[in-house]
Amino acid sequence: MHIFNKLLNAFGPQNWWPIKGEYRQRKLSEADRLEVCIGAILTQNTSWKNVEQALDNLHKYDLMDLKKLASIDEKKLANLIRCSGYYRQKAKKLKIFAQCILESGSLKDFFEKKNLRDELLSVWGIGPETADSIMLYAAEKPIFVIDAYTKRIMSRFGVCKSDVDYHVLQGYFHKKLEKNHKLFNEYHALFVEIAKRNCKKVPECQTCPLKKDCDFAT
DNA sequence: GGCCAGGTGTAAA
DNA sequence: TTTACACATGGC
Repeated sequence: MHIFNKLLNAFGPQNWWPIKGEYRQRKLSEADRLEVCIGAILTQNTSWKNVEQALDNLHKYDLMDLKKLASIDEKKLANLIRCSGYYRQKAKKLKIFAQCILESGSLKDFFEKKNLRDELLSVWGIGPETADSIMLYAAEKPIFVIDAYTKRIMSRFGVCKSDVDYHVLQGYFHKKLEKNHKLFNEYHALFVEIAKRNCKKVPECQTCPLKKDCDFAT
């Protein structure tokens, strides 16, 4: 059995971004997509728990809106997202992002651009992981997101070193997997889940084809 | 009190 | 091209 199915059987669907638990039930709205983009920036090197409160604040002050984000005072914005850490930098990033999207018209227009990934990477504050998170979870393009968890897990499986180059590991997934954004979404979430647990507790892991190369059970 | 969390930009070697 | 460092709060 493919390791993806093993993980899926063991942990069940994770229902990650955009809206927990609702992902399969409806098409994403523009507001959903914007929230994903904002979350992707706020969660840079920060636990999701810290980000949730910041997102709540943005909702509370009706700031889940490109024009409002683009025009709000940067210090006010920083204060509202303080709990997500690096708050001065992230306030600046959110404003630059919003202004940049507005130059294209709407999020929808921006997502239709030819070289979307390069466009995203050219925005100050958006690096490979944030760009790919936006591509996969907001624009629903089949791009595999590599993060600290993914690197850790794959290095424990013996596929790569823990400091593997982002695009090298991404290339590995793109080569091995069918290019399907729902699969990439779920797969990445499952990896994070397994990284947070002790692999020994998962019966399926005992027959995992990668087990002999995996020191995760020790 | 120390370490880490769904990274990125900048500067210097 | 690689490495070091700043950015910053909250949870355990």
